[in-house]
Amino acid sequence: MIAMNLKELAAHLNLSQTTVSRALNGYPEVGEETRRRVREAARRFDYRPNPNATRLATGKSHTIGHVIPTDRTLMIDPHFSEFIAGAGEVYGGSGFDIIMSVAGPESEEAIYRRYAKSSTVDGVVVHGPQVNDWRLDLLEELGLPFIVHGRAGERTGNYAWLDIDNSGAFENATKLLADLGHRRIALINGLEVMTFAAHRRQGYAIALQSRGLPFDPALVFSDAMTEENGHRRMRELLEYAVRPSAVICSSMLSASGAIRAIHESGRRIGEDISIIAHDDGLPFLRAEGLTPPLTTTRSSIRAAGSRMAELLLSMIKNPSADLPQVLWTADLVVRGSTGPAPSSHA
Amino acid sequence: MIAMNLKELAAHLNLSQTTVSRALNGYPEVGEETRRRVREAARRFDYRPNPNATRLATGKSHTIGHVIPTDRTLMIDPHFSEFIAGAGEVYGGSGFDIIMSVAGPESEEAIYRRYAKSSTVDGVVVHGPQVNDWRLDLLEELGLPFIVHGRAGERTGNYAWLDIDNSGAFENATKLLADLGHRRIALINGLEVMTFAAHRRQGYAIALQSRGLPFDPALVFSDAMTEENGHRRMRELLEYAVRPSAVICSSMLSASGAIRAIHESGRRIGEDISIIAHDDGLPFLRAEGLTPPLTTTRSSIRAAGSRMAELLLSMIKNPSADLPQVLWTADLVVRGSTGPAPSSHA
DNA sequence: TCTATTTTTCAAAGCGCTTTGGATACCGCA
DNA sequence: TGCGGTATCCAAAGCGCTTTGAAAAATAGA
Repeated sequence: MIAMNLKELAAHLNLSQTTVSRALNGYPEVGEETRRRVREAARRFDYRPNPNATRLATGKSHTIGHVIPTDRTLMIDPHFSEFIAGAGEVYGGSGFDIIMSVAGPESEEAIYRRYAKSSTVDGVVVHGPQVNDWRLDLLEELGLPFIVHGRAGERTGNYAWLDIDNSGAFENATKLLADLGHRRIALINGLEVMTFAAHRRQGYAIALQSRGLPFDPALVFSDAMTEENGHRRMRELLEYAVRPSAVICSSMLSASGAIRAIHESGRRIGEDISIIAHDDGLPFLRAEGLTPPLTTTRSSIRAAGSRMAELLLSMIKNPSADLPQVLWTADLVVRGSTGPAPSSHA
Repeated sequence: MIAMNLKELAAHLNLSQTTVSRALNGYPEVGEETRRRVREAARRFDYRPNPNATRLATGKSHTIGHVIPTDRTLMIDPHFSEFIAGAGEVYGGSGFDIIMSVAGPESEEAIYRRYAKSSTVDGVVVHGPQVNDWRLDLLEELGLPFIVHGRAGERTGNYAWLDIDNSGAFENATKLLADLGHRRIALINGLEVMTFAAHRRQGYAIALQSRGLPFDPALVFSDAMTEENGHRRMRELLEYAVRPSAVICSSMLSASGAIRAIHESGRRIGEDISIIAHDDGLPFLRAEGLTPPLTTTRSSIRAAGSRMAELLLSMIKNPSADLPQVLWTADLVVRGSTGPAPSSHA
């Protein structure tokens, strides 16, 4: 089953390659009847243009690049595949491919330069932006369309991004706890070089202030979001002379560890200790599946992947349009893991 | 910073494109001095051949395809990105790209056919093989080099694969427990349409038989490997009139849920209930990080990714060589979560 | 009826690389 | 001196597609 090419198809139809190509690509300068015939034949012979030839001729690669920083991979890891699953569906539907490069052997910067220079990709998605992220400047310099999943910190420039309102989400979560009477609320955050984590801390601080609660650095941790770190930090918190009665975790992973620590200490969730986690919608660790089900700030990372793919594709299609800047609010879903603060003499 | 192409580079050097191309690609028919000059100039101008042109001219894409079946994605999900992280490093080092297609809009079969027809990829990695997997036949028919992560069930054909000895691993795990005096050992397995899960069940059954223990279907579950399922199944087990005193989980995810259920029931791990999990080395959920640290059958999925990438690349380079068939044994790492069976009147 | 338009179609020139089939120059050796 | 070899290098033909610039055909305007 060797592939048929344009030339052969054109020969079969007694038409020129030009006409066939145009008919297939929807150009206006071709007769209706002819177009029909061409389409029909293409279908019958299952003709598909050789993408490499198309790429060479057009300079468009029909490919989106994703660079996985290998050092930070641990962080974005499980979230990353969820994101791709969402984005991938959109790309696939538009005939785009995803190419994935793992930084490490080749440096992240080198990869972007290669992308740009050899038009390997039409655009890239930037994952895990940090507060001060050089990648955005680089990509801008290279003229490569890009969209950031999240936001860079201070950056003033105009760039495309989709982010969730991390600050608002954690502000709401903190307020919920404060309003339940909790006075010592801990935050088991992700690494605060990442903007999302920095924003969450901000929201947390804002809420504390608005409720007249002190910001106690001893109650705030910033680590990679793993089960183990969640467990370790929760354990530390439980050993404090004056224990927090509530904790907010930046991910279901660290929450899972925190829950384990709470169990081990013989305390009950939602009664002795309240807990809220941010839920990205990881399918293998569902907040609803816990007992009690977890109160969460929720936003589907998969949906973000889909939406960002759409946005990037339209940026590529229409380069002169305004750069999209999308902020999603995260839902605060109250479930059983949050309850009134135990009486203070507990 | 527009890319310099072969023609320009050749002009600069007062050489023909032929010679420059050959010099760069290491062909013998070019003088040493000339080659040096060419290399030097290429470096100076940071020349990089346009991959699309190369692809078109050679028909080789320098790309490996990975198809993510969207329906099964939940399963391979967190493991998948680990795998890619490992494979990606190898690909990157050899100048190969990874392209990823999410099945869904386009069917899985259609994607493979497209891959083959338009030489989009030089080879593919098949993930999550099922006992009876049509993909292998398809790929063989299409003549696309492929390597399977795992094995198909009954398939007699000769194909490339890398798998771990799932049967042996679970046999060892079960024997360990039996030898500690456990008589009722449960298995919280993955979906047994997947070969890895079927093999694990086999190993479990073999061990039971060798130790003269009955195979009780009520002690064996087969579900997607999520935290929630692990929790649910463990809970069920704990409600049995005659409870199992030990359980083996097919993944750290389900183990995590099982542990939660054990905690909730007020039992102690390694004393009241022993637990062993299979550990793929997911960085966000480490067996060593639990308390007590988990006894596991361990094999790094990331290492598998790297090795399989190497194998596939060499298959592509040397298509006539024998197809690699690699079986890794999983380590049985004994830690604190396994202990002697509690006295039977417990 | 004949010219001016508009439609429809085509031949040919790239896109940037590899590769085939010669040239050309250089060497040793008879 | 002349000839077969060998070491270097090159012009040109693809790879399969898009796109430009024109021609041919069909339609309209007068």
